[in-house]
Amino acid sequence: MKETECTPGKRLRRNFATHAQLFKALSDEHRLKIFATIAHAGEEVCVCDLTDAVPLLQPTVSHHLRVLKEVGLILSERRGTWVYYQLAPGAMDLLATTMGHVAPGIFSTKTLKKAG
Amino acid sequence: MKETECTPGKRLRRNFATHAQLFKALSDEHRLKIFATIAHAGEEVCVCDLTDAVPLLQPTVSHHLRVLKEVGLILSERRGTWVYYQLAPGAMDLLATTMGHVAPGIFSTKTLKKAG
DNA sequence: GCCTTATATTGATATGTATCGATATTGACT
DNA sequence: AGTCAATATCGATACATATCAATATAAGGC
Repeated sequence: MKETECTPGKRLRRNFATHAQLFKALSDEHRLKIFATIAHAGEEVCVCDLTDAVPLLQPTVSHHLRVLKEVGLILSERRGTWVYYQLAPGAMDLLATTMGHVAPGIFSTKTLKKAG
Repeated sequence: MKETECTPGKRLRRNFATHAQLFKALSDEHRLKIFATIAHAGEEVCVCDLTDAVPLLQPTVSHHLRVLKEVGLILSERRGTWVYYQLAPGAMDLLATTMGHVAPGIFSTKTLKKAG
């Protein structure tokens, strides 16, 4: 006698490719620290400071910044010779809604503070 | 004349390796869908159902489940021939505190519902 | 015992990516 | 023009990983 049948449950029709891409941008130890540094700063951060924050050479930091930028988490502005990075306006909403889709009921956007 | 000096800012001394590992577990399209399916179910989910939810063969699904299990997001229980996966008790707290460390002030654990 | 089913593990492979060195770009200053 | 400093891009490489085929393990029914 079979104990139990498999319970089909409801299929998720959503496509998780873009959500996964966002998590992938945060899935590297150094790139995550770079992002956290920018998020904590609350203001523009010079690339040189980010290079100091991480045991990597400048081209590698530049690569990580590009990845974070491509998924819409940060943006950059050139001022003179320096380039400053800051949180993208929609970054926190992006993270919140993504978490909401992945972990329903716990991460609901309504309970999260709006990004300033 | 120099326009501005680099503003050193405060260094983050936290180690982001484990945080990055958590995001890495969610950084694959199919693995994320598997996790979301389990999270949405709110109950145990049979492996066979997860295999149906994703265009992958059984060994690959088993691999993804192991990755999710190793970072503490899910746990498994064998019942007869079947193995059932469910959210780990601390999964949502884990995600919430991790987000809180990465995105300070917006994802604060206090504003998040407790995982049942 | 044997046979079937469900899941896990192993091994091979192909693709992705983090890193660096070298070079290019951009801008400021003389 | 030239030179220096900050950042980005390119190319190569080494390492990680997603995937599958084959096999192993575990459990139930005969």
